[in-house]
Amino acid sequence: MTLYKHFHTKEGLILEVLKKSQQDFQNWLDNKLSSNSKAPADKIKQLFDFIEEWITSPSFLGMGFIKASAEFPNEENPIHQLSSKQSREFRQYIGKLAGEANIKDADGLALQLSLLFEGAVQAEQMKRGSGAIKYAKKAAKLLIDGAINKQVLTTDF
Amino acid sequence: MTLYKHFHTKEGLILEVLKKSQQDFQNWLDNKLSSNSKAPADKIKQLFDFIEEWITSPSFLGMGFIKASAEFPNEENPIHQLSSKQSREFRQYIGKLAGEANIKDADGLALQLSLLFEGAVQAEQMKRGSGAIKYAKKAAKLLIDGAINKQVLTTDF
DNA sequence: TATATGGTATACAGACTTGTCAATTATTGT
DNA sequence: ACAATAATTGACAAGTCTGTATACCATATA
Repeated sequence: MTLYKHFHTKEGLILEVLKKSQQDFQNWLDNKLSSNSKAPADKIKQLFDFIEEWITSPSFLGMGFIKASAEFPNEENPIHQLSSKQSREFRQYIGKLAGEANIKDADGLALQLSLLFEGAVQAEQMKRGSGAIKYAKKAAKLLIDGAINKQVLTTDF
Repeated sequence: MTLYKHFHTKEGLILEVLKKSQQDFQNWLDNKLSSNSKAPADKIKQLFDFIEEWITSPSFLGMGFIKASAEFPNEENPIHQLSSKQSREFRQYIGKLAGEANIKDADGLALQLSLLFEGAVQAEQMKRGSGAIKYAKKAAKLLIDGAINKQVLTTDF
């Protein structure tokens, strides 16, 4: 009854839980990134270190918007739409970091990194302690270095 | 009644559907790879071309084991366990291709490619026509080339 | 202390899920 | 054509899910 008083419907409750947990994650990550490093180019390189910390933490229970979009696969569903929006916003957040690091195809790199991220979360949801994030991190470093080199080359000549 | 006669329980039905669709996918992919190319090093490079063809096909409805593992998150659940096994087997399939292509850390590359793959499928399930697979493909090529160069360097000197 | 506000507990309603049972109807092999 | 086997249908049962209604209890404020 108390739940229904506050959220009215189950869908409303789920939407609020999704919003809250995404805010918490974003705030946590943003805090880590802004307090621990200085140069924009360092931030994007540190991104997967913090993601690893988050995924391997014992309290990790998966990514809200990934679980929700799987449980509500219909694209018309409000929960699915919020999940999709959160996924897009997180990708844009990475894109902003890449842009500040002066990477040429910032959005392209952001999409690739988000694929690694979502893949690693998926792997971890499928098997706790999979270690997939370690390899996602290596791949991310390679992709980031590739994108940075491209940026350096095209601006130097 | 006919369904219950054949599969006894809903869980049994789901397990059979998962097995069948995975077999179909593996057979389709294996056929593509064995008929269209020759050298092992070419096969692994072609992998994401075929995956793109599969994901962008109008009949694509998502990846069974990804959806199932999300819907049955408990690791004790037989459906979850089958999903996990299928994910692992597909990764090993990629690893076999990488091994035949004489890539040094074949399993590591396979894991990275499977992260890109699962991330792209996830993205496509979240938003049909997302185009994520195009960027996954680019990232895959970069990772594969990186792994091949490493193999070349370490065997040449 | 009285009153209002919000939390808790129990019962219930209607729809849906996962099957089961039994009667009827199709299909197949001989 | 006949018998066996399999598929279809509709009724039902037990349990779950989502939500409502109501009565009761705790807390805060005047």
